[in-house]
Amino acid sequence: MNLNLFNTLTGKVEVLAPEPGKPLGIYACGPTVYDYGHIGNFRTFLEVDVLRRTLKLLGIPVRHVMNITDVDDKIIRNAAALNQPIGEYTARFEKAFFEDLDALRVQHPEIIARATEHIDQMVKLIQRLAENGAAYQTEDGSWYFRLAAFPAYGKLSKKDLTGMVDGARVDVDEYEKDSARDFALWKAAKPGETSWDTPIGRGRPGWHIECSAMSMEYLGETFDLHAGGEDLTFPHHENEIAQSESVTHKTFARHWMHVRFLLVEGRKMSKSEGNFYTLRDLLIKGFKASSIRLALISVPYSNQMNFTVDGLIDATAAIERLRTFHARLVEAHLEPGSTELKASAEQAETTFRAALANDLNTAEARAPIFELVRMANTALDKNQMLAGDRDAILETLVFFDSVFDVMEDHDAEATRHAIEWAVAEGRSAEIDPKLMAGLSLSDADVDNLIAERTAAKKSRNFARADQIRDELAEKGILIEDSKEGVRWKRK
RNA sequence: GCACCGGUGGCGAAGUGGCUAACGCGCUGGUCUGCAAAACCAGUAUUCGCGGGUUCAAUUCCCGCCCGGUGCUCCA
Repeated sequence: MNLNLFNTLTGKVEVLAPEPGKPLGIYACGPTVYDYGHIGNFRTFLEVDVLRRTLKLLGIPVRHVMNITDVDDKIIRNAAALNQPIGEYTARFEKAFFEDLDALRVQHPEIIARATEHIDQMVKLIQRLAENGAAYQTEDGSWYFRLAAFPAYGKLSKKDLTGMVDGARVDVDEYEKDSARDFALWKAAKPGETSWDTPIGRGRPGWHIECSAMSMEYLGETFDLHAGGEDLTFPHHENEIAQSESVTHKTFARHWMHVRFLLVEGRKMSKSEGNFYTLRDLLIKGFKASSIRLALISVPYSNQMNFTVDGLIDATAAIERLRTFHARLVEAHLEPGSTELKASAEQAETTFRAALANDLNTAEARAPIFELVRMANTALDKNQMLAGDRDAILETLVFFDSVFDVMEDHDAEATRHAIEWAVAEGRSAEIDPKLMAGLSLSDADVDNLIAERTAAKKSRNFARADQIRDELAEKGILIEDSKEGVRWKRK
């Protein structure tokens, strides 16, 4: 099955397919590692994760490159304030970034490319641009891209620059540029700032050049897909196209995918609005990593989504439904054979795949899975499910989870890491007290208490049994009695 | 100001020129249960921001208005 994906460049939904015999090349803009990632950042990485998992589901091999921007103005400023080398400063946030990705079960790209490790490639690109007359050096030693050298500028963001007049917003720092809209390729070293000694002078790279240099390094001069947040369309991606195509005279990326922004509680996320969340903020407040993952990916990437605490609670309930069902299904004692439920499971899988193949419509993809859960629960209630049905349903769930990845419970681990981090950072006061109470009880402790409750129930000592259940509930542990025995879960 | 995107039940959110407008959460009633939980059943939008238009037929296409969001140089 083909993946149909909206292409920002053409404004149409088009088939995304690799060249015969080659993996599909993806370059996705990664983080600037100057702070902890917020949920807006992670929405983008999560949606790209949905993309790569869907490609795999459809049998399309992937070569996915992500950059790490580990040198820029903010990094230099913040590292200087702490009196640290920038490498030491960025290492901390890069590590945190990958811990967060792991908590959210975002698969790692095949290739991680750090800007500071590709200075040579960037310098060579700037040299080639200079040879073409598309780059020029100013008196202070900085290099700029000459927009006038690239008439197609604006084709991605659909901007017509002919009506834009120079001079309106000239940065005082950049008075030497030929045109106010020319952008920096290379920034001349300022005293005390991190810099590299290169054939084009001492300095550091501008922001856009790293993505051109590193995508070409790992994916070639033309590649299949470039992805990122919608804010990057202009100027970042537009500038990448200008730089790259001015050198190669070939199409840079054939397909462009942009993830829409999210709102938080109906408003733009911002620190001043008080609705700015890092992943870690949410984890230590007691929200589960899986809930955050499901909430963020359940709205298709192409739609603006409203991230809310209520939405997180909803996602938690939805995941509980799936996990409870899965446990019930696995435990059930079934006779051999199969019923029409088997065909329903196969149909659900087909619908699931088709929805994802249709521009990654995750909302539509979820629906047949939940419908299947309801049908299967009904059959289990009526004792009408057979072993062959179960096999088919489990298979469908495997495909579902190969993209959604919320069935298995890894949440306690992610939460524990976040708590350890908060303690180490001196932010213990922000940790939800119930979370701490729950963690004080080990799985073995819970099992022991449940055994005691079962014994109490057997001797019809319901008062004691209910007391144990209430005690556990206070620590966020819920008990479910079933035919197959007692199940429990951490809320 | 200019450009683009969106407004669907209590909430979130798909979708379609014409079958009962998915799915999740919530709520109400019932079944089951020692009581719960889980699960199931039934109910929960005669209607898709407002006003026009096109059409045999519009929530779906067109126009206007109102509201929300985003972009307009380094923010995913």
